[in-house]
Amino acid sequence: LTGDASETSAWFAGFNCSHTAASSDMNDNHQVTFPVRDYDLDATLDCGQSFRWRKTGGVWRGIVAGRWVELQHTGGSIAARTAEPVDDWRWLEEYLQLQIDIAAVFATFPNDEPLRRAVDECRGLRLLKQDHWECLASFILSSTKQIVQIQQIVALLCERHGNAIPTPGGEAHAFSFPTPSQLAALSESDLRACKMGFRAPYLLATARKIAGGDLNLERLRTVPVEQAREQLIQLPGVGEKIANCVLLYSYGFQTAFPLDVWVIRALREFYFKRPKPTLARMKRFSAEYFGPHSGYAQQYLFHWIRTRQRKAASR
DNA sequence: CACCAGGGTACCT
DNA sequence: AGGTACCATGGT
Repeated sequence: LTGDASETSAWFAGFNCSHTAASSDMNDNHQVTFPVRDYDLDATLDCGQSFRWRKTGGVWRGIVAGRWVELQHTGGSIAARTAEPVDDWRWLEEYLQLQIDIAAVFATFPNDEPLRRAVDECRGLRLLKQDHWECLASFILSSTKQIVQIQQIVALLCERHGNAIPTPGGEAHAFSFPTPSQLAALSESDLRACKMGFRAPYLLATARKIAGGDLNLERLRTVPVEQAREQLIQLPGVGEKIANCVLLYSYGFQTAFPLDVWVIRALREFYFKRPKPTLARMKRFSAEYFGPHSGYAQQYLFHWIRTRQRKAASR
């Protein structure tokens, strides 16, 4: 289970200051501090876009670009610590999307009440820029699974079939996300043993296609979003929803708008109300209404409606 | 204990 | 084009 999100935030109030260079101790290149504004690390790491972060004692631990990373958000900065020395921190800045001007994103949103409330609930939530393969594979495992269960399946998959990663002394073992080749070499029953059920043949077939070079995930960065989506949907177990997740969370295509049960619920409740709209109608609406960063709007709506549900359940 | 979960696919009308 | 059963597992 993920930790509480009790760090209330007054720090975001105010300016629109661009990201400044990180400060790091010259004598210790295992850690760095990034000054941030309008950044909500809890919401960002616990909003269902990634599945490998765990919060313990106010500190987030995860794996980024094959490295063990610990993150702590205090005051106006995010402190990062790694197991091994790092000279260039751009991989982490890119992953966390520290350079994004979130106020400029909000400025493109339609000015309606539901979206305003969703943004107020978790202002500072960022879309990450994740590894393409990990993102794709994780969302193949996501279908009709609760986020908690996706986290468990992914953790099991990494422990059993990933590589051990260096951690600081005293920390629990960490594992990389298995590569397409690593998964391609397994059997369906190996994967079913990781509790992924009917998703196992999908993941296996897609891993084999990627490992075999049928589709180059790197190359998708360079093609238009519609074309990238079309290519992703060719993969077994990947439909429009999962393709949109990958386009949004790993490629940074911010018009990708994943329509899952929660977002469908939110759209029905706030933007349609009366006659039950068809899925096609909601697709068209979301594509034209929310603007050039509609994927961001989607993530705020998703996080807000789920947070509301969690609060209601705990009462 | 029912109900449901960040869906996709094959098959139906 | 638009609807439906089925898929496997376990959280709430």
